[in-house]
Amino acid sequence: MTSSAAAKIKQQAVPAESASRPALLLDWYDRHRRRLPWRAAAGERADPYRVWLSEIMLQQTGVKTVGPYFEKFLARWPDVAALGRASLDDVLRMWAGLGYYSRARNLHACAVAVLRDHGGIFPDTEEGLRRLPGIGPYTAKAIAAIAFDIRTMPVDGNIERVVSRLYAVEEPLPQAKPLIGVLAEMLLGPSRPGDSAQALMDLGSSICTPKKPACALCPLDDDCAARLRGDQETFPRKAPKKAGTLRRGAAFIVTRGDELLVRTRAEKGLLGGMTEVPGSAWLAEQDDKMALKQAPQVNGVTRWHRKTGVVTHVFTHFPLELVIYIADVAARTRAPAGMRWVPIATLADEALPNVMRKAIAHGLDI
DNA sequence: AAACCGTGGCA
DNA sequence: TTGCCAAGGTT
Repeated sequence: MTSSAAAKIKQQAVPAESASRPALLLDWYDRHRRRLPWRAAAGERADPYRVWLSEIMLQQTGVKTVGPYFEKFLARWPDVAALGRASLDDVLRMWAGLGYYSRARNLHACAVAVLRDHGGIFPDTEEGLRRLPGIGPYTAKAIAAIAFDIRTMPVDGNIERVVSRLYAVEEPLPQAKPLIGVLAEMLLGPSRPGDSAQALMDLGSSICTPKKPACALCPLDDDCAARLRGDQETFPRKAPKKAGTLRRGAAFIVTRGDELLVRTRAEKGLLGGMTEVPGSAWLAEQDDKMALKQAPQVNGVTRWHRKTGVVTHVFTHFPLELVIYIADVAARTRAPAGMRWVPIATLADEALPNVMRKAIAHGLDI
């Protein structure tokens, strides 16, 4: 641990009964653990492939949202070798709608690496896992603890909240991460590190919730510094984040009979590698006239019909307003360079991010 | 190291 | 309705 973290621990109120916390936590987990598709039955070792797949999908994404995607992936690619042999395009199509698309690229790259460099077997150490694409400090610890029973404590958003309340951590996030990491490790007992981590996650998800925590049901209720002070809901402390600026743009819905004109976005950056309809840049300080000037040159299109209304979408760091223009062209019209026609009937199978699904739905009145 | 990177649920 | 939040990683 760092010396600064050690110094901060001395400032924390650590209740005398803290030695029993790991046992209280595991007892509670044995009675109240959630049943999740990627989670092994009590007492059984989890499948590293399922643990890894679920951890990647769960990065900044809720359990409820992940469920169907996890089942779809598992049915199509039952092990890491199968996923490593899949095409990136197939993986992106299956991932469409889940967001943070660099995760899908890294997922595929990781499966390829495990297949090629590790014979299809996941490394069984935190350090080995950490070297794989898409696996950062948190995920390496989570897989190590849950799949390989290694004594380490991953700290996700749930655990940050639980621990910051348990010890009434006054330092705001993200500065408090090292301190919270050290305090979280103190909740590991002599055995079952993976269950200890999952116990804290379940506790944070079902009892120690962001608002109106159900402290009366918490196994650590009379051992929680924030609860003793009565201000548990004010933890964790957080630095306020600045709001993103509204950006505007135009999307162009070009049909050729029952087909739609699309293209593929650049590999990196926002919605990297995903399919989109042609559109203007997305900029603050851009009006409809400027956006319309960026319409693609399509043979036979002399004027655009503007759909009434706007499509709105909120990304992590900015909101977006899209104006929609439509045009229809004759059969056999060539797609402009870098673009292609796809049947509207098969759009569901395309790697279309949700913002594009919204734009297309608005343009096509569907 | 701060910014970038999606989306849906929920109060 | 608006803002917060979710099993973070990469650059």
